[in-house]
Amino acid sequence: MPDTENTSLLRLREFLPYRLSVLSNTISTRIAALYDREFGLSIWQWRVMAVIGDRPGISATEIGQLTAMDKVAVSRAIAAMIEMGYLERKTSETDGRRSQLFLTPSGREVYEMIVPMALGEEQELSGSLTEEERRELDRLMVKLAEAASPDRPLW
Amino acid sequence: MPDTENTSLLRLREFLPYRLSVLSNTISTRIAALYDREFGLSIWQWRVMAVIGDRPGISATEIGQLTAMDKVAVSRAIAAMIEMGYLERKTSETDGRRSQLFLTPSGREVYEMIVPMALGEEQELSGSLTEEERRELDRLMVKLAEAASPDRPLW
DNA sequence: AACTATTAGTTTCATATGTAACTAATTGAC
DNA sequence: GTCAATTAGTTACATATGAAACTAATAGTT
Repeated sequence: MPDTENTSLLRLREFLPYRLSVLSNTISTRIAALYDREFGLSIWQWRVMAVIGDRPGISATEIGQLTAMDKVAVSRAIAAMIEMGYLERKTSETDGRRSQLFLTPSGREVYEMIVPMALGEEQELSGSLTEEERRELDRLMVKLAEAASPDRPLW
Repeated sequence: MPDTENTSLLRLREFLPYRLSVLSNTISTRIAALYDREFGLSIWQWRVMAVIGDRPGISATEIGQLTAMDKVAVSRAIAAMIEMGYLERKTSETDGRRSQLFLTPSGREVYEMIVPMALGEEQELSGSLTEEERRELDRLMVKLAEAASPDRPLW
């Protein structure tokens, strides 16, 4: 399938939003398959677990803010992991609407196993870049994020 | 919500796959809203249209290869745009399974309107980078894409 | 030519996801 | 204290999506 004779103004494969999307989906799909296979967790569930492991007692709303997930997705991920026995929910004593979330021992076990895998995955990925390239990528992504949503800073 | 006291090994917000995903989703959602509002096209439909506008007569399978969409998604996008009167399908004379896809005049009209918008969107985005930064980003994305799927080259 | 394997594309079905409506608790105004 | 407005989180519903089964055509083997 040759494409050298192409003179159109818009070539999808050179189009930044498209390329970012394909790259991100490729990576996410790969990681999702790994977590699902090993632990039966979706990528959303894993993200929620990652945040709770990092900040025990956090609320659902805060998780949503930290992960850029919407509150329905957070709620479902939490419900599923409580069902699986990985999470525990307490109602905040100072605010009865708020829940405080914690890993159960079994949840923490999964968390401790999955963290090195996640880091390994990232290593495989960003290990293909030099230290300087990583810093540069970081910088470029921040610039893009700002250009994409000038209003609310993402990071 | 302070996060300076955080000592965990894995901080989601510094995790490359996660950051790429958030960035890409932010951009895609924004663009999707634009195309939907202006033309009633989903982002998948628009991608299919972009490829057909660029390569009239292309088949559904080839579109899938070029856009990294799966064949079901391609099939549905095509069906919807035929329904809308934007696409036309002929059966290949040399292979009765294969379809050949073309923009109708009305489809081409939309295409001609949407291309500058798409380029404008990209301009807004990658216009936040210098020429050199764009080249660098390009290079880094290619490296990441290779690291993410060493087997089949994406670009 | 007949028979199997492969390919293009569609349909079906089960699951995932987002929007909006909802419940319950809290806050603030009076 | 009471009532409207806000906030946390869940549920319901409608749509999107992906995997697998399916149909139709072609290619390859004998």
